[in-house]
Amino acid sequence: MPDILQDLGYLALGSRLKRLAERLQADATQVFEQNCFVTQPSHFPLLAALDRYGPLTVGEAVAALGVSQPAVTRSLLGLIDLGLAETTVSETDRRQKSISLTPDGIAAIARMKRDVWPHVARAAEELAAGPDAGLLDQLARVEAALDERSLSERARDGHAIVDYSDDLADAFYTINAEWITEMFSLEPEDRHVLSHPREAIIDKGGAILFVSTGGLGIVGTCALMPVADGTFELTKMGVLKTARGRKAGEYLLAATLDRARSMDMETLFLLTSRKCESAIHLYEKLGFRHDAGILATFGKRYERCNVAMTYPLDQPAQDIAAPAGPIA
Amino acid sequence: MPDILQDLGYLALGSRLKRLAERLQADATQVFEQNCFVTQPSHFPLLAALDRYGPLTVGEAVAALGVSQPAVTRSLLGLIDLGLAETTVSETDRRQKSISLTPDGIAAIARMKRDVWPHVARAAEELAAGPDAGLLDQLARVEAALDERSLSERARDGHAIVDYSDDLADAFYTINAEWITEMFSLEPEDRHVLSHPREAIIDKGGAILFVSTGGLGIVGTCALMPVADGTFELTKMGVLKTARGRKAGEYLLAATLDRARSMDMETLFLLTSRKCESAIHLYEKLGFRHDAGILATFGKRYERCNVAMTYPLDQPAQDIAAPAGPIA
DNA sequence: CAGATATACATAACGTGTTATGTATATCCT
DNA sequence: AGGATATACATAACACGTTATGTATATCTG
Repeated sequence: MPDILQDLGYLALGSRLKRLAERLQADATQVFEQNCFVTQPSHFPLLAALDRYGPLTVGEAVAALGVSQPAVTRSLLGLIDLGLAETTVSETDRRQKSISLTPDGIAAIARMKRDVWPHVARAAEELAAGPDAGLLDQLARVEAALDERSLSERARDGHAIVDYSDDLADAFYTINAEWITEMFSLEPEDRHVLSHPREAIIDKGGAILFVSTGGLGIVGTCALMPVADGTFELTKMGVLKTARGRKAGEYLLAATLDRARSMDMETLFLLTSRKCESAIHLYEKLGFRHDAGILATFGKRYERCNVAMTYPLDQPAQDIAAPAGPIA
Repeated sequence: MPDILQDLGYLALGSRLKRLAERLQADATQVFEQNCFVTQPSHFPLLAALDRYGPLTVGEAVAALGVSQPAVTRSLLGLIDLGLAETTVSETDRRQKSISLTPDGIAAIARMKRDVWPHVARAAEELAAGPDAGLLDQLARVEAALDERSLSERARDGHAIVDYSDDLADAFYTINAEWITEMFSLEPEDRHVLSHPREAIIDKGGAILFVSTGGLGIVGTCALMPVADGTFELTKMGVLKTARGRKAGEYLLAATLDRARSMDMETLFLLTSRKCESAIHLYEKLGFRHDAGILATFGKRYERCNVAMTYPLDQPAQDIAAPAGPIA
């Protein structure tokens, strides 16, 4: 049985971190027990903070530990129960409590520092210190990034790529019908492909990508349709009018080209019309080149078509914000 | 207020991972809530596993999720409560239950995959994908290492370095008195340094390291004592007889040399006696060179001394198992 | 084939995080 | 000065992981 958290990749990052943390903490607890220490794992950060920073108020401990105030209060009660810490009401502010170590607490820490901590630290470093950067550096980076902008904020704005599934067939039709009917009209070829995306594209080895924009949902789509051996047409690319101006199209096209490069194709072309100025500009920006030969060979596929372009698959991608891998 | 978990480094790896995991999960939950999903974060792995792997028995789900069986049972009850999953008793084995998604569950997953997952995955990747290796690769490495040998096993065997603190003064005396009295006898210089390690070494800018061996505790020590401007003597190195044969001395000496290299000194020498064959062999192995000039200059410090060596501080360390950083 | 053992899942109890809220004390403002 | 507001910590309730144990069903064995 495979591991779902590993399979889900970054999507399950939180759950995966938690699972690993539980495992490490359980193991560390065992080490402490082997050395006859009665503390529970949750006591340990507060104890260490008191040792390192001296007496702290509850509020200061909250800041030092980076957990909620009730969590600190509970740790504190545990330590008091064990006789390792004590509190005194502050003289200047009778709401505050100053937490300090008892002689027993000081002795216990000294023993831990001598007999247990070094071995745990060494074992953890052995586990986690990588050849390039250690896990600790990575964690610090993630924490700093999270301080800057939370995961939910990051999820809210920006674009993400979604792969084709049958419940997106309607969106595929709607998004394309919008711009085609506005600028041209639906040709028989259009109707067939838009109405049967799985048969016309997916089942033949092609791909359909969608772009979802934070808060708006699916706003654009783009297909890679096989038309001959090793030859694909980039087609049916559209972004809803309501979502224009957010660079969704650029993000989508970059992701589609990424996909194309991974798909073992020899030729990738597209057909469009001189009327679609902004689209042509985007194609050029991401690396497409005008190609008269393609126009002669494949141009008859659509009446509206009078421009053809090819993409140089062997060249590296343009430097566009690289989209994250889509969810399968 | 500084962050204790960051300060403790690898020692607090578990707690730090847990804190980060809580933060990410809380944030992810918020994203789900914004998109009107009622699921709690713990439901998500089971839901994803059912979507990806099809109907599962409880046991299979335990394997796929990598958590305990009661945790799966609770997730399952939650999903059933929400009407997203259902169970059927297996035909062939009436102890087993097969968990499958209800139509509601299938629809909910489809919506999540379309509207939420891609954005969460993208945001998490943005947070955690590093320039060199992503956090995910690191986690996979740590998980694999943990599968091989648990943290507690790793902590149990092997050596760790402990820095000087006053409650180790006794150990400093005992460990050195053991070998000195056995092979020679305590000279006045010995008695002074061993009895006043802080005054004679630490306060003058020197360092004393101890090596703790899994299960045995502190078994060895080694000092870096300033004797002139920029000149240090590596001295008072000993390992208890009871701990010989475990390479504790080699580990300790390597760590001491690591420390020396970080201490901004120009000359590091040691004095010993031809009687100490195995020690001399170790010194040579880790890079010390015999030095007659030093013997002439500093040799009179001890009666027993008839060998002097210097360490080439500008050369890279010998390839000895690098010790983890000691706990301050 | 009946009783012992093993297996699959449920339940109980508990540790440790969270958010929401209560209570006593400080501080601010008219 | 006195009432409103803010602050420091305590408490309650709950989420979600754990281990230990209970219960029904399979399977093994003499």
